[in-house]
Amino acid sequence: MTSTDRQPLRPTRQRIAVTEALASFDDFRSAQEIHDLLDRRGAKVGLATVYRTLQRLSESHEVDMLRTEDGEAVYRRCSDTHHHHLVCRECGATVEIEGPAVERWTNAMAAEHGFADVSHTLEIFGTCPRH
Amino acid sequence: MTSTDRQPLRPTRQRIAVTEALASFDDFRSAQEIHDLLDRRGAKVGLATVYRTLQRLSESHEVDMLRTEDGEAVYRRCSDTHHHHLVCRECGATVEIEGPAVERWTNAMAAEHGFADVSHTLEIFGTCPRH
DNA sequence: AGCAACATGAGAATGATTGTCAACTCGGCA
DNA sequence: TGCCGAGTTGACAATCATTCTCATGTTGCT
Ligand SMILES: [Zn+2]
Ligand SMILES: [Zn+2]
Ligand SMILES: [Zn+2]
Ligand SMILES: [Zn+2]
Repeated sequence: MTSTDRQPLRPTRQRIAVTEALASFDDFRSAQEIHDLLDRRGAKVGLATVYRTLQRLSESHEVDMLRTEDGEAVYRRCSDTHHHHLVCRECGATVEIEGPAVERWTNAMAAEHGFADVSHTLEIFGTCPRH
Repeated sequence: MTSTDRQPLRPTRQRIAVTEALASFDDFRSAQEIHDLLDRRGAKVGLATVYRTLQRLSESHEVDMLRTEDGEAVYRRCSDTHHHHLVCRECGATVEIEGPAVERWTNAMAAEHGFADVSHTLEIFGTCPRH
């Protein structure tokens, strides 16, 4: 039980706009790209608010966040089950993938070395068929 | 076959110093921390050079690089075979792990979706037996 | 309505990383 | 040994994603 739990987010105009924006695309995008998207749509949301909202949403696992190979955080709406991603390095096209065997393997490895409270990150990068 | 191959690094004083520094610790450290370490040892190496050297070494897989939760790149010397890490979230203790099955799985997943030029990241975090 | 906690935004600040470029070093080779 | 072109370095500026500040606007609730 971590003590990092927070109050539920208030459904402000800005947060609704960010959530809607997230629903409108399928690839991983940076906070700035999402902010630009909102701008184009006419939704006036401050950049800092976009950052804050995405952060909170990813903390509560309502969106996926991962880091591109050059360290930039990118976000994408996600399903509610544990999964990983196959991401196109060129266009960001993403495929969610699951692998029970991998989950078992990571747990076994951790157990073998006596590690507890285990978590893991696994992302696959490549260039999709269109590139 | 990527075209990113480069000439072998010249064994300059600075590069030797960075390599020696890397040999002196076992956990993942940032470029700046390694630069500080060199400073304390009296090795005068510019920060930009430390960055450049670590970058080239990680490109050629002579050191491991991974990103901390907040996106900072950290480095560590490593064995020459492809592997992943089991990292203690409390003390940074690191265990290198290998898993042919996982390698096969990631390749299969990528192939199944027509992705080429594939790479992947996989790190396991937990608390080691001492914590 | 009225209050307190929460949320926002504009802009400044931070901080890791990269770019610039003139000076320096290395490895051949005559 | 001396010279040359390619590779390297370092001081510093520049980038650029992300965070901070804090005055002002909102929300949930009574
Ligand atoms: Zn693509
Ligand atoms: Zn998993
Ligand atoms: Zn530990
Ligand atoms: Zn692997």
